[in-house]
Amino acid sequence: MLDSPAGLVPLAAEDILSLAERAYRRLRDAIVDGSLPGGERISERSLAQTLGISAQPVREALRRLEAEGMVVTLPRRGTLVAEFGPRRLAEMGLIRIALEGTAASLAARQAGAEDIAALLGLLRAMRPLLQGNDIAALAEANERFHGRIEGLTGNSFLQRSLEALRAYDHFGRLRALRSTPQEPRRAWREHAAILSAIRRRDPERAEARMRAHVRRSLEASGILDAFNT
Amino acid sequence: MLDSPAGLVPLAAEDILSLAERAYRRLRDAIVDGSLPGGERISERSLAQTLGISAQPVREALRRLEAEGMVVTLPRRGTLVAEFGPRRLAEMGLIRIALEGTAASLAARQAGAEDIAALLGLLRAMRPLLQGNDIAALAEANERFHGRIEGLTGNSFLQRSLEALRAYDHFGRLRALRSTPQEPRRAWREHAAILSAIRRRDPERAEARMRAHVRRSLEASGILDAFNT
DNA sequence: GCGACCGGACTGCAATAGCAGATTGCAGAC
DNA sequence: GTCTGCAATCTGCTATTGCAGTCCGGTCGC
Repeated sequence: MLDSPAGLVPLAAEDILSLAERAYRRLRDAIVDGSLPGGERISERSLAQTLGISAQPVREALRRLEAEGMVVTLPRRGTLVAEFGPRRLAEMGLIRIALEGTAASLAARQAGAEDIAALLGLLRAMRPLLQGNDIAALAEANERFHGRIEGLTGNSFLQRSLEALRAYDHFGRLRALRSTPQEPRRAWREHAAILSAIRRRDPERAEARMRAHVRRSLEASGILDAFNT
Repeated sequence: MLDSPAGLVPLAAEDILSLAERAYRRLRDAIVDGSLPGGERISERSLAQTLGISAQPVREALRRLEAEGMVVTLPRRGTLVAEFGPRRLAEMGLIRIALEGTAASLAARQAGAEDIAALLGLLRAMRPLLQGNDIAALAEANERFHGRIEGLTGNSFLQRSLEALRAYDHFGRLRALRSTPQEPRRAWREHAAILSAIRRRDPERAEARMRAHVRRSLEASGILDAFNT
């Protein structure tokens, strides 16, 4: 075997995304940020044309979006962007509370020492951000922390579901962090508490704390108002 | 409008399922019952041939199964049936506990009077089954009850996810009902308790009771043993 | 004028063909 | 015997074409 030249690292498979995957992300983002408003009719063919690809990957992306509730297609008639009002967003929020809780529980059950070290590192890295007010950086660090926890469950179904759910309140989260100046610190403390439960291998506590954290965060951004909780 | 001859009922949209949908169910069932064992390599082409359809719907079915964690595909290399040992089944069980709980919570929030009446009807219909020991009928009534609750959340994401999860422990549930003679009565009482919470529009209680019910049911069938709960 | 009808222009769905990575095995060089 | 490189043959992925429902607008019969 060749001894590999320094600085040459194996290619990540994530660099090359399929057209279907890229179409999916593009569409999801467009729906989330409102450039594809609810009720908008979209056809596989025309979409394919505007994206410069064939209809098949577009179709694949649409089916996936349909499974995630962002699009609804009436057979042989057309597919349109789903309308999700505050009610729908609140529903998705409740689902996210539940799934993030389960993720935390699983993480507490099967986290290795190095996983916990990595989480600690992420938590520490968030600390300096509390001083400034770079909301975008905070949000990203936030998502990285949650994403890491979900990742170490090793459950692809859970990960995929949560990724889809996150799209729903991506903007709500920014709002939450901005809403009150003490929100970032509060979130940080809650993250620390969750991590300590994971560290102690305490699934029940980790789940409860995660649920409380996500719920409170959603409430802070007003997403759960539709259920006047 | 023509007055329709007696016994002639409008066609249900479910009669005409797309090939992709049929392929999906076929494959899912085959995986669940073990005729497609874990690790088995499956190729779009050969599968299409054996099913007598083209590769496109097969591919669609596979992508969906992948999203549900029953299949894993390595890009440009192949796709194979996922191995899910007891651990994986237990994980899915935990997720199901969470989602069924959320479904019950949502149901309690937005159930109409007629929905509750329908649930009461289902519950009453299950009662005589407690006398006999037709396990299959009991299981079906069981699923109908749960399915109705999920249905009246009106959340397609939730419904679809739960349908996928149910496939995982379909057989485990039969085992649970058979395991102990008192299990069906116990399940019935728990169902009644859940329904009463929904009826009183008490989301928290409905969620808690549903979670406890599903958890206990999963424990009875040994699915959660992998986490020595 | 009014309603049934019919043809074109959509739609999602499926079939077919071909592309480019990935694997395997064999032939040849050393 | 071991390694290298090529080629056949897999794979998933994408493009193209065509099919069959569905909708819509004009037209014909009354």
